[in-house]
Amino acid sequence: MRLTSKGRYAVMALVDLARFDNITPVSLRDISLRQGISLDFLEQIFSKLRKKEIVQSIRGTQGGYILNRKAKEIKLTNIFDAVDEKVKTVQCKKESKKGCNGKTTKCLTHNLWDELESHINNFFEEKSLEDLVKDNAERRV
Amino acid sequence: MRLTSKGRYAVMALVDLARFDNITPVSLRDISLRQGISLDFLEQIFSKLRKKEIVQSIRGTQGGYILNRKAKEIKLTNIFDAVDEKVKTVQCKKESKKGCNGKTTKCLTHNLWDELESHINNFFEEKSLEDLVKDNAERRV
DNA sequence: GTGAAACTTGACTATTTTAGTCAGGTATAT
DNA sequence: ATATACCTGACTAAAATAGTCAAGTTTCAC
Ligand code: FES
Ligand code: FES
Repeated sequence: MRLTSKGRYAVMALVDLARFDNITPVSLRDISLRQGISLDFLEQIFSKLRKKEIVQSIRGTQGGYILNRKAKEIKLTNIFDAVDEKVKTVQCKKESKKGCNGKTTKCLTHNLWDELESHINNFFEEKSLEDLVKDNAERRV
Repeated sequence: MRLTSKGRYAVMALVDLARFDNITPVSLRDISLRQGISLDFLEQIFSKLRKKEIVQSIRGTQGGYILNRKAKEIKLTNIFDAVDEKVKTVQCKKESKKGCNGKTTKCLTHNLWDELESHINNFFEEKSLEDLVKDNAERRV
């Protein structure tokens, strides 16, 4: 059970971005240098974040990205959703009434994994980008 | 963020096993047939469970496996640990003071992932095999 | 208006992980 | 004896991951 780099980097980059005034755009090159993330990879990630209206892009020289909503209103769950980092614990299709391994009924553990999934998603729904920035500022003192 | 089959099957097989009297051994072939899991794969999994003393093996005809401890005393965390299904959220090495991406300090999100890891592990520490068997019996009524 | 900075898009690929398979054992109840 | 069932380690196909690469377009600064 691992977290992928895409989700990890998306959050890392957004925390970096959220530390600024949210008026002057921040370039991906800067984030790339500061956080040690490949620029090309960041571009992939921000393309998705923009499509889900989490960030706004400003083109041209001196361009970059700014947040499209208040940091308080961006939850971890929104970020993860945007970059297709999803929690997947069950093997079967959720909607289907069939179980895993081609069974006609849900397996012995289906309910357990479902519970686990909710447990994890709760965590993601509670945390906002603002929380993360604050946590970080405090730790620095 | 996905759960692997190894962990999923380990729990599934143990729930199956725990439903019996714990005196007569249950063969992997039976579990394989009932749960639709490859026999060879199950053998791999049970080898690890045996090494961690979660199950006991009985060889020969009419042989099989029984639990080595009470179902109440087997937590999900023990099972996952036995089959090397581990929750890995951070990218860096935990003990090291260095961060991910070769940084000399922990990254902006390190603490967040650490928190997430604890959150998930809590879930695993609370649930016992007995809970799972009970849950299942109830649902069947 | 021209160059450079920075966003935009989509295809491509090496590496790693997963989810098993396969081939050979050994022990024991009947 | 022999069939059943555990035991072990090596091997592999397929999928997912973590990027790279190439070819743009837009806009600011000068
Ligand atoms: S996980 Fe849903 S049926 Fe097995
Ligand atoms: S996750 Fe530990 S330093 Fe980034």
